[in-house]
Amino acid sequence: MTEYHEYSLSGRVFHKLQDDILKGNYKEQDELKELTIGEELGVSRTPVREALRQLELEGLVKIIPNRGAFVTGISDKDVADIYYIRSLLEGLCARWATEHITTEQIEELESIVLLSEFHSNKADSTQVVDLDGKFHEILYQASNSRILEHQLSDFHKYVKLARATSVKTKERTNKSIAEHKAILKAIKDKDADLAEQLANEHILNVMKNLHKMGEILEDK
Amino acid sequence: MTEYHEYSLSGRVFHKLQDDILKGNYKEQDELKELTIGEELGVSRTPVREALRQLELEGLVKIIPNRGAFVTGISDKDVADIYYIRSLLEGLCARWATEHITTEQIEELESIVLLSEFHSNKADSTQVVDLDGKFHEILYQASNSRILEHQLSDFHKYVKLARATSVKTKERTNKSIAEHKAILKAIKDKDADLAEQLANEHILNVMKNLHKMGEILEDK
DNA sequence: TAATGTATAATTGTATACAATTATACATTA
DNA sequence: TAATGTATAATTGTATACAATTATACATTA
Repeated sequence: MTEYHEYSLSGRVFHKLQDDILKGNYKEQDELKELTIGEELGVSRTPVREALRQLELEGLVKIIPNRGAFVTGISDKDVADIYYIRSLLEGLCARWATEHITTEQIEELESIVLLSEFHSNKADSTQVVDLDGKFHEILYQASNSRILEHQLSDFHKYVKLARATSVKTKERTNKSIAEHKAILKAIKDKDADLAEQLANEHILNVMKNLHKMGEILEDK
Repeated sequence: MTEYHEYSLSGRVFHKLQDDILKGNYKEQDELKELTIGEELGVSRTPVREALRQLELEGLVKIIPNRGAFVTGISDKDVADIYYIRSLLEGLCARWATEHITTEQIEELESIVLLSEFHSNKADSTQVVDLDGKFHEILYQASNSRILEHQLSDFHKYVKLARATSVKTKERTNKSIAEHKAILKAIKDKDADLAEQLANEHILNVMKNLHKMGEILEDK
């Protein structure tokens, strides 16, 4: 997100721990000791402390004064809640994007949809996932609201990492691309109401698909 | 929010800076020098650094590596955007609260409404503002979603501080209390659709009132 | 045995030292 | 004068020292 995180040690520690927590590499209530983590990553306690303080603000870690930092993690219910919240906010985002989008951004979205259709028939699913992420990021920017953009980027990152395992079926991938196409058309037609509704439903559909995947996985 | 912020130096520095930024005590792009702030608050650089890293995550400060931390602040448009986002999320919150609220929480809300009506005729407006905050906080808890609660608490804190000057008129206060009453009734009646709609409109009304206040203030 | 007390180890909280980077003031040059 | 170079100061980045707090192991007591 912010440049500083790429270059400073504390930023790198932050990202590493965030990824590990969201990917489920820690158990709930695991203790994150400053010295231990520092040794694992080859840094001193200072950058680790700074990272832990940031993770606390994100709600991924709970800090008890003088006692330590403990993993909070993100439950299945949390993920579901985020999808409901996201569906509302992506709707609002599509509405605002309709009002503020630039011709350059529309062109970007069109080329993403095109590329998505091209890659959807190939085996490589990471490409399509990447393009999906880009599609939404551009919409966030087009909303012209740094608050909403910040919020949705955060949520997007969360569900992406927390559910990295949920590979999409080819059927769902194609439907998803068709939904993107419909949202883009509504935005181009300046139909804010429709854009909002379609974006809203799009996220709910993504969530429903996750549920189905979960049930399939549980059945095994 | 979290206990640790009350007791540690870095937590206190974090709160002080957050309050100052939200209250507009800094100008946009003001530089926050670690040593200077440390001297002002009588602490070393370490707690200041930790606080600045947290504020960066909240979006109130922008850190440029090796150069410094600069105030981002929160504009009038940001506040307006937050109200739109909040109106959607408070609606969702009221819906979920309808499904999950406990009898104790209903009783708390009822006593808050009662107290609000009692104090609304008095001169002391801080009481009513406090009760308003409590009403919403209980709804957040009743939603049974730590994600939504966390989100709404943050937004609530933001607009409260950023607009602390906007004193309410007695007319708006009474309408606001009536709206709380209606939301509570819908929740008690288990009418989730109505609760959502009323909570939604309630926040939009609060915002509209702020706009009116702004116009009045600008006219002077 | 179970409960309590106590010394020691482990850990966090904070300040500070040193290195690395950037900003500033001033000199030099065309 | 305007542009560039350079020494110095200011500032951030990181590691570490020391103090304060908490956890642990073990002894003592009823």
